[in-house]
Amino acid sequence: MNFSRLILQWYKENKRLLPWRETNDPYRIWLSEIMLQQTRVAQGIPYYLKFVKAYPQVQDLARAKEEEVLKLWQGLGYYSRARNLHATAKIITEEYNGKFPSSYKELLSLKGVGDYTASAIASICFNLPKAVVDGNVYRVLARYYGIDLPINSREGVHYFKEKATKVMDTANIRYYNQGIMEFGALQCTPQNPNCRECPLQDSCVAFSTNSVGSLPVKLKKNKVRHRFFNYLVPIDGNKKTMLRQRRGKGIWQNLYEFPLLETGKDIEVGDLTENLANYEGLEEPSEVYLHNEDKIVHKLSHQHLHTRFWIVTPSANLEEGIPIGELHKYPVPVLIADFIKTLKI
DNA sequence: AAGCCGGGGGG
DNA sequence: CCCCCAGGCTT
Repeated sequence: MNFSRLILQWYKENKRLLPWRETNDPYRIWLSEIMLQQTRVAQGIPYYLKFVKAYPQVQDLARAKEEEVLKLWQGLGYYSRARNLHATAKIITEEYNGKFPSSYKELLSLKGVGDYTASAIASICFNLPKAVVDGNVYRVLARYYGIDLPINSREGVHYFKEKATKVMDTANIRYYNQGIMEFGALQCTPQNPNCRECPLQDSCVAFSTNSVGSLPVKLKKNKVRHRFFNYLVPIDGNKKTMLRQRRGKGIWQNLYEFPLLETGKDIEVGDLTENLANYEGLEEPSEVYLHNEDKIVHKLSHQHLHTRFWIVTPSANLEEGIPIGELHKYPVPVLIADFIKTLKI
């Protein structure tokens, strides 16, 4: 049996029952594909269910406020996905009359939809012969065909896409694409792949050359940037506090946080009070104290955020304070959400 | 071509 | 501690 036949056969016997496998509705497939970008299936499932319930149709998502969408997305990370999701829902509703386009090219033009996602929707929903190439596919092809081109080099990306297109089963593309990804996720895993019981073992180059552990090849790793965050948490006499929305570039765009003083290194309380003049309403606080003696190090894939939360008692009650009990309504990064949990009302 | 963008799970 | 996850956008 050839490669695609083996994949299809394996998929038929081993596929998981997942919520988005009960439909070919482009809206739901699109929703699942955006959520699963750089995200494990297990982590995405509860979010998918939440979104389908809150927004059964693309028009429902288009009508929502971005803040509401971000709130539902909270904790899933890569928040540009949520912002693009919302923007695309509006485009589909207003310019495509609520109906997803059925061509690869039109799908690719949508915000947040790249080659992988356009191929996935085109093949799963419209049965178009477009090969998906995600992290699973890179790994499976690299091992099975013994390809040592770096998967994140220009040549590698091009070569793997061509190879994937060459070996795909166009007649069963819908199941073949899902099959090769499922095979990578469950059988041909990054660590400890189950080669002993693998139906592709006989024809797998990496297995026969004992190079499963060294494939796929990936170029370098990114360096971690260290940042020092000091959050100023006002709590006035009415138990009200203050949030700000992050704007511009960088992490957590459009999410909320407490007023932030970012510094080049850890600071003392004296350094902090010197800066309070720049924060409206916090100029002459009656008290400032450190909430967490032990610094919190919040780890992102490319940044470590060394974080301290300072409780600031303003000299006057806040003009437009937010009751602490209402903080849960705002979309915030996990770092902030975890802190809010520790606040006693 | 390289950097940036989250959070979580597993070894 | 490391790696990787149903990638895409920006520079």
